[in-house]
Amino acid sequence: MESGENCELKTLINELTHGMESAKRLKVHLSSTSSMETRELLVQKILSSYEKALLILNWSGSVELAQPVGQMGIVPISPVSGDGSPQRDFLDRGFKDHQEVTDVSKKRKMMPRWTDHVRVSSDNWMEGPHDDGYNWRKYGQKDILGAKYPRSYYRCTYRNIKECWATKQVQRSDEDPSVFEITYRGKHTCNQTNNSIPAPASPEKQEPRQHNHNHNHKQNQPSDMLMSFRTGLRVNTEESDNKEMASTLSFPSTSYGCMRSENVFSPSMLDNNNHFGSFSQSFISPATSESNYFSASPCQMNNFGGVYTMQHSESDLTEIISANTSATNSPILDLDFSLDPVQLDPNFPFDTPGFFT
DNA sequence: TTTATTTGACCGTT
DNA sequence: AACGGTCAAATAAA
Repeated sequence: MESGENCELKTLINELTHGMESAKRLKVHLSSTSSMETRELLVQKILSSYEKALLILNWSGSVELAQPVGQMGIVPISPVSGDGSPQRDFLDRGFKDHQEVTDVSKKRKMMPRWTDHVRVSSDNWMEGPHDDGYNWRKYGQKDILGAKYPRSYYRCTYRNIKECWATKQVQRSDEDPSVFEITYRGKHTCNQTNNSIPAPASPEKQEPRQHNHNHNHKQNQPSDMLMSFRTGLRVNTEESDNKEMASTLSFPSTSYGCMRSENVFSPSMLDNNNHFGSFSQSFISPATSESNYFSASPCQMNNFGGVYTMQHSESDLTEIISANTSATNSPILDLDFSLDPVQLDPNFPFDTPGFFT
């Protein structure tokens, strides 16, 4: 993180450039017969670029937010600090020791959190949104006040085995039932160290299990998944605790998943995604590639890549924030360095189409 | 038999 | 007290 300033500057320029290019493209599209979708995509890109640029500016002044709060739990390597006892035990109800309970909830609070908005194509949505490459186990469902659909809670299947504390919540959108808001919390520590977790192609049956999933079967191979759902994926990382969020990235067509540990896609990072929406293990999809709007700035890669890979995570500092799509919001940044190291492969080739929104 | 899901209860936070 | 998140017993599926 050395040349931080330089990097930031480059990244900033990069973002602004992207924004300008997208704007130009949009201009062309406006006078042509392009689809509304294309236009919207471009608009999204423009907004996203500017949001990021703003975030970067903000970020420069808020790095200190990343204070290392000795967290445990998210660290891939040794989740336990000191005592060596499995955290999961703490969670067990049996342990109601105040101290421990407090620690746990604190820990949870500190977990990085980000949200994806996944839209499933009309013909596939019945099958459920997707498979993000991980195996999840449903542990609860709740009706949420004001929401039409219940929210489902999932945790990593390997939680007990590998002490992987990643969880996610799936909430179907009221307005657009074909959209599922998936909020991820914590990072997967299960696959990184060992590859045994592999690519279990377990059919994910997530959220919409309420609907049939007769065909839901195993189409979980990334490639399939990729194809199976098209769409708009929006990510918006948010930090829950203090600052509010922020940026929403949208991906026109994304593929979810594929982040199985070993899948290494290598390559470049999501440029934009990097700091903000990034983490999503999930959306990094190697597969699709069409056009690539991004070119990640090397800087960032180093920067972030480095960070991630390093266990900055240990400190799960802050979480990320993003600016909301609504143009009005001013992005506040609160970077989270605790992104999943694994997932963020600095080299990830982001060729997801429109990845960068 | 093992593993996953359902679902009401419990608990912490607001 | 209400709400959201998690637990865990009961149940279903593999």
